[in-house]
Amino acid sequence: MNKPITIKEIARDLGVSFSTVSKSLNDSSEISEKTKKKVKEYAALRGYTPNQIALSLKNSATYTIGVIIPDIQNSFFASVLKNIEIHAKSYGYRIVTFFTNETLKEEEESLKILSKGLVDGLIVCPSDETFKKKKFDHFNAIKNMNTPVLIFDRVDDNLEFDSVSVDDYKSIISALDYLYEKGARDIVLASAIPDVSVGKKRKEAFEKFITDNPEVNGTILEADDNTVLKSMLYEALDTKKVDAVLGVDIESTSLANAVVSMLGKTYKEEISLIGYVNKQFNRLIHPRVSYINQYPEKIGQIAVDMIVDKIKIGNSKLLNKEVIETTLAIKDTSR
Amino acid sequence: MNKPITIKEIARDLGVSFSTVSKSLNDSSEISEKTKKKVKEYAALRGYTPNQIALSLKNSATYTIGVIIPDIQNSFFASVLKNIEIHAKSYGYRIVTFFTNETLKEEEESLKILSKGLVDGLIVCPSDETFKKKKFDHFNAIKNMNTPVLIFDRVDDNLEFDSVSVDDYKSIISALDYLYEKGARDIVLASAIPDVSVGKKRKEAFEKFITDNPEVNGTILEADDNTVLKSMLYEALDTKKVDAVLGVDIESTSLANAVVSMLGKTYKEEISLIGYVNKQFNRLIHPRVSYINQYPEKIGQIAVDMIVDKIKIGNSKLLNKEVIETTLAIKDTSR
DNA sequence: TTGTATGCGTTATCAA
DNA sequence: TTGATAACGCATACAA
Repeated sequence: MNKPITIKEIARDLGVSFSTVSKSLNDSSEISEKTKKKVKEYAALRGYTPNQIALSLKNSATYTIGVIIPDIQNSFFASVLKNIEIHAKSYGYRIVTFFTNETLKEEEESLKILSKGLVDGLIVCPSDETFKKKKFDHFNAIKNMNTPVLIFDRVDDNLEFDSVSVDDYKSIISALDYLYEKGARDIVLASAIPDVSVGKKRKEAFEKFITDNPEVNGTILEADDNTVLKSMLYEALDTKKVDAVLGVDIESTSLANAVVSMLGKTYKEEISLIGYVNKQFNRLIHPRVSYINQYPEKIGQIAVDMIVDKIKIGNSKLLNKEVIETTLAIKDTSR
Repeated sequence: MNKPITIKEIARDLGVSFSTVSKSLNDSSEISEKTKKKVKEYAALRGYTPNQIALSLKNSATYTIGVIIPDIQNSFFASVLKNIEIHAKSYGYRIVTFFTNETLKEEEESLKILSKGLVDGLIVCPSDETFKKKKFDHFNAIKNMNTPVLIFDRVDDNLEFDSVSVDDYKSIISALDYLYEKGARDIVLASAIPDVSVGKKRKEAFEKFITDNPEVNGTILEADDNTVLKSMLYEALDTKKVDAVLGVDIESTSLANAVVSMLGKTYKEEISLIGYVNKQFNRLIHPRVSYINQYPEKIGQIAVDMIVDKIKIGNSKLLNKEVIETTLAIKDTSR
């Protein structure tokens, strides 16, 4: 249980100055090959490894990106996080992750802690409660610090930061166009995120489509409580004529899927289902759900690219808002 | 984009020494109330917050726990991670997470990076490949450092560290006892983790049960490739008489569930399914899968308790190996 | 070629 | 009551 060896100790043991050791280990041309060799060999022998904390202080850089996500159990966020980590690694960055569990309080705390010089940049997806309570002060507070911030997925006009998100409007219209073409006229929109920005945008797109196509009978079912949403879905699918369900998030989509299964309905014949889920989700169930691919890999990659850019170049005045094009992946659950 | 303000700058602005500022902010009794008030007010005004990196260097403590897990997309690990994070927070610790994607290489790199003074302790679940290649040198290397390490879930005799895991043997026997009692005699064990310690232990328990109960016809299907395992399951369930499937991990269980659904078989009537899945997994599907609850919350909590203990008390010679008792949760998929 | 001094932001010890 | 100085571990400009 020996404490990690430091440059000073190596210097002492070798009878040289600690700057000689430092230079040797960094392969400085100032030092003779002979000394370098001696130092390096001893350092290797003792398992020397530079203390990252000291380096961070010295360089005022932590090589760490902070990530704040609402819920790791949500497979969309899990997938984005995974890809953020992979991509950050390739840039030589680590990630420190905070989960807010969709609460404002934990989000505020996370932002506060991470703005104390622990990270070089921040990738954040705001919590449900943040939108519900329309509290964005903690974000504005961090805008005055020099830590670059990037928002992903749940972008909002109140959050004046760079961002990566998907084409909510277009994706809904594409899905509805598809369902319409296949004959669906009674369509349900299900949402477990009525307050969140993306939930609102997707709902607006749905409403627009209904207005533009009066022959379509649209129903919106939304509740952030799963039990409530599930019974709403159950009642609707049990008592009304429903040709298709469009789920704006993983929760609502999986609930719809379960309800269809509970009611013994068959996909393709009786009903269609399209949702904002992902491959990972789809691997678990049968039949596969048709889905709007949000390309979480791309979101993660672009998020890291953008934040690393900001870390290196520094903040610019202009906001950079990336929008990822989704695609519709048709599976067994949609005719 | 002002850089965060430091004690020195406050001292300069206020015309006092920086040690006075430090003491004031720490409410030292040495400083007059008047000065303290002045300093605190100005610090608050300028949004001063102590630099955590400097504190870490000063205190040789990072208040950070490193977590290394094989795959965040696996909902068991996601659940454990979530609970590690929640519990660590309550102790005032952050977590920095590395994902190995079940590879030895990324595990080695993660251990190497995290042993450079970045964390006060390490919670690790080794990768599949580590077991496959029986390479544990990188773990032994870190044993010589002063960073405490704790292994969770995939414990192994080659890994001489404290650990938290579940009662693999007992849980399998309980599940088999249950199935046996309900009349199952043709039982399939499915595993997507044949090389991993827990996979092996669960398989051994299964084999023991078969030996002890010769009237039971046991079949073991294992492959770490999902496609392969899926077709093995398909063939077995399609051509042979199978009363029950026991999945030793989430992958194999979800594959079995999908195959049953593909073959149009009905649970309770024709076949039973029990697996090492969790609530989170079960919420997504219908009908619910009977499962062996490994209590990921407990695993996360105990892991943090143990590592925080070791960080504070220091390493002891005796190994502490916690074993969590699982329970069997019977759902619609098992008669 | 090697050694000394400085600073990154803190806290703590000691001096004034 | 306040201030100066050292130390945490490192890299680097400067001195020898």
